[in-house]
Amino acid sequence: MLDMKYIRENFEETDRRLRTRGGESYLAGFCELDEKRRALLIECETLKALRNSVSDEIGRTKDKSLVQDKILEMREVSHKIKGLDEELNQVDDQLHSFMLTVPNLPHITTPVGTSENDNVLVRSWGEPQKLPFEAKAHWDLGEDLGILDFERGAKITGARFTLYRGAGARLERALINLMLDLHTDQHGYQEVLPPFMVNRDSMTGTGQLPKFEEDLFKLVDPEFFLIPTAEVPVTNIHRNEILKKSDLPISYCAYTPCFRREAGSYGKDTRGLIRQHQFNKVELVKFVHPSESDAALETLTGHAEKVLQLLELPYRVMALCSGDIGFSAAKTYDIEVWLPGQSCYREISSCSTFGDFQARRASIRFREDEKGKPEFVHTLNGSGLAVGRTLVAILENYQQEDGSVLVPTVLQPYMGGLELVKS
RNA sequence: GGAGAGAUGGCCGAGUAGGUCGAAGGCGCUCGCCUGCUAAGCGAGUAUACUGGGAAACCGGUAUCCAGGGUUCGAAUCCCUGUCUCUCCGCCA
Repeated sequence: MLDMKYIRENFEETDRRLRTRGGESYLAGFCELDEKRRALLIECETLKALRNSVSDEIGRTKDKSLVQDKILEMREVSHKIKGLDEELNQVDDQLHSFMLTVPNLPHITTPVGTSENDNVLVRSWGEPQKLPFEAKAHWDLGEDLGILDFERGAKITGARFTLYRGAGARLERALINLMLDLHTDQHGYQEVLPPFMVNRDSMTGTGQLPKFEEDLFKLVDPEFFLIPTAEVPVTNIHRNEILKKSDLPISYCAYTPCFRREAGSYGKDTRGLIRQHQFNKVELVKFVHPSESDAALETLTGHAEKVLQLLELPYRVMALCSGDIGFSAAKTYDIEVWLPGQSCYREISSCSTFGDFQARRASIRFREDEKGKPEFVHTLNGSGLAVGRTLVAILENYQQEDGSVLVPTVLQPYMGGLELVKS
């Protein structure tokens, strides 16, 4: 959520920066609603002040017969207050709902642009290798090796669900462990294992709700949502808390499955593991002092990159443009891994800073000093990495001409010493 | 699933025949004093949000004693609903 006071005082600038997300004005009607609310508030609170002082006087008067007229008068006032309160609540709700649908302001360093074509290459690592034979896509490799069973996944549940078997299942688990070990042992994150279902408040806190409910899997009774990313439960760990300055920065990493409806992506990536309704991810989440967030995005992105470097998978880092960043994000780096089977780079991690946008929604604050006013922290997160897509990258990059797949050296200890996956 | 108990400020914990309660007391914390050091002691302060005025320091108003509704001139206190927590029984990994 954006700071309403800031919008009020910097309307033109805010509106202009928001428009870089894609044309439309996100603030139409804000000023009217805001002014209406404050006018009602003043009227209502003035009456309440009157009622409070007169009621106080009534309370102090022992002989109630002396204040009968005041009681009657206050009965009127209370009636009026009730009406105003209702009206005020309505306007408040309207304004609040409105604010929840306004996206974050793009960071000043976020490139302005309208689509992914305007994303900016930041750096690349490793050489996209040319295999000396015709590269297979991972879905063929996986099926031929008997480690990915798409048909049975579909039978058990439906499209975009996959059954992993044998070395495939173990490879997924090995990757999860490698990532968690790296981030906890080398990068200073605390591992957490959060609930995989969350309530509406948590989803609202990080920005998935109210605008993107159709992207989520939902349980009806009780109303819970399956998490689309560990970002949601982990960021909400500190919802409605005031942290100590000395607590910051807080760094968590978490393995969770992620559940996404993928509504609107019919026909896209229908083969293989790229776009699943359920996939595994190791997520990095940081809560930092506002002055640290820009630097923290760089280091967090570096932590995600490190996984690919250890696995020796070529990748590039893209700065997303204003038209391509997510609703809650101020700035995002996508890490894209090279997939020889499809001769393209595919997103394997998305690292974002949210500034105080999520912190304001979820009320996550800290004090600069003991007596200071609470201020909002800045939140960041990034995939470190999407596990299924990492497995895809390994299959495609480490494939041999005979269809077997080498196990990256760093993963071998996690695979019981296995060096080659073959059928 | 059955039975019962509870939810008050950073924490503990008073407060239920409605008014002087934003809320006693204690702990913790901050500042000052005092004190060979430490400890103890003394004094002051110590919630949040919104909002009005002000350049600011600051001053004022409103709301908040789990949440939402109701009764009343007036609710932490009374009534209704919901949520959560705890204990016991049953069931279960």
